[in-house]
Amino acid sequence: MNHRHPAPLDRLTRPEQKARTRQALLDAALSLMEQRSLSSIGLREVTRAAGVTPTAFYRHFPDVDSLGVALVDECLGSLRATIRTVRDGLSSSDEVINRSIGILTRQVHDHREHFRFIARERHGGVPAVRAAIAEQLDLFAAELATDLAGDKLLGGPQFDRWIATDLRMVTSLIVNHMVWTAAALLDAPPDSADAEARVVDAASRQLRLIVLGARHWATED
Amino acid sequence: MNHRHPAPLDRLTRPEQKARTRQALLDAALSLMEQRSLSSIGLREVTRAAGVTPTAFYRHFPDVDSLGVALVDECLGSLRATIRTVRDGLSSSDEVINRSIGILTRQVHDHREHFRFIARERHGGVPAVRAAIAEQLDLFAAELATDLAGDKLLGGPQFDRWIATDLRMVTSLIVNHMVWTAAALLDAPPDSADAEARVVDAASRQLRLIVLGARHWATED
DNA sequence: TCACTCAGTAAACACCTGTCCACTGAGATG
DNA sequence: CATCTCAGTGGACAGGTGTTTACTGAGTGA
Repeated sequence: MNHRHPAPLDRLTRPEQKARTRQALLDAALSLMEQRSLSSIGLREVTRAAGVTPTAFYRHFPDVDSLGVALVDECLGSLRATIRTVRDGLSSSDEVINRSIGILTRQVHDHREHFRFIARERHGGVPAVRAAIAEQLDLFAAELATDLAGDKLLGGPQFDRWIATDLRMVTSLIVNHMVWTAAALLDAPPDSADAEARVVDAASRQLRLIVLGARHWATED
Repeated sequence: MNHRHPAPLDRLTRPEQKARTRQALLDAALSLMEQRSLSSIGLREVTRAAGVTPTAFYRHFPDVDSLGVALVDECLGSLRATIRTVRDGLSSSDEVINRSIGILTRQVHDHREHFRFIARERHGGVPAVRAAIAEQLDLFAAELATDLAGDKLLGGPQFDRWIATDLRMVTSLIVNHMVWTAAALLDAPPDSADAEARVVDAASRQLRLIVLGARHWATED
């Protein structure tokens, strides 16, 4: 037996409880941001939606902007992990493109609020949040670049012979296209499956066009 | 001679004066939005920066959101006119791509606040503003499509033989790339010409890759 | 068991917000 | 000239804001 207090049954341990209300604050802010932007939501508003006192907020974040930075980590950090695991399971084929868009669509459906937040605050009014998002997206582009150089994907273009700047050029284009596609999916009315299908179709064609351009890139210059 | 009052010399006519303060409100809001987002700036804040009474605001707009919609028209409406005149003066050549990026860079320098506003509010917290921006960007894509189909530009791809949906697919990609490039230029520090040069270089390559993909598009499918 | 830590509470603070109201006075009209 | 219009004024209203200060009381460790 452990001489510490045994695992609590219905009562929560202290760091557990703290993490719980912290998460409640994050969730509350995220749901408030479905309609409005981060810099317009107030500290009191968040705490009210989370069911705690305004002053309790300061136990977790110094201000709302810092909460925003934490939200970026939650949203894009988890997404990055997901993508990494998914990408490892993919075979190299031309269908990777359609599959990628499909996976993105599914992710947007499952984590609608997360993507809304990223799209909204990417160029939003809070510098710290903008910087955090830019940093994460840069990581996306960098990881995609190493994957492409390792010929894990897309088979067609010989990315391993590309110079680094060109590789980053195309991966950042792809990442930006991903973000834009997510935003387009969010703008499409959720009730109309037809509108969403058109967005998905257009996005697939665009991504295919990009890859097609990459396939013929080496022959130029 | 006109029996109406003659043209006022130093005194302003009434609709002139009204248009003047309206413009002051628009400018004030725009300059406030360099640091913050539309939904976070207050009515009083705008009027204070414009040098008028809070209640005077209602003579021009019912609320701040409506002012935002008017701002969209001011920003993208004028830009659309500018682009149209510029595009007519361009010869069809491969240098059109670099020239386009150059023109965009210049426009961003000259109307920094306008582009910031568009990038910030494109997916921002005000639905009416989002809709207005989406509408304008759609017009951009449509006009670019007709220009490409009329083989005014880019010479290479035979856009006149493309089906409409594929044409819009590629023009919307280009327009989105344009917006993203503008945002990247704004994020780059204004004092470092080197950082800006890198953004411009990457954007040019990306646009070239897109056109390259379009050039080989017809051979597929 | 007992003292301690610290997440969350409660009240009060000065300040800012959007909107209503009656009012003024310069430009327009006949 | 007298009259009307209406952009902009100034004050007041109720209500919300971020932050401070002193406090409570459940989880914790020796």
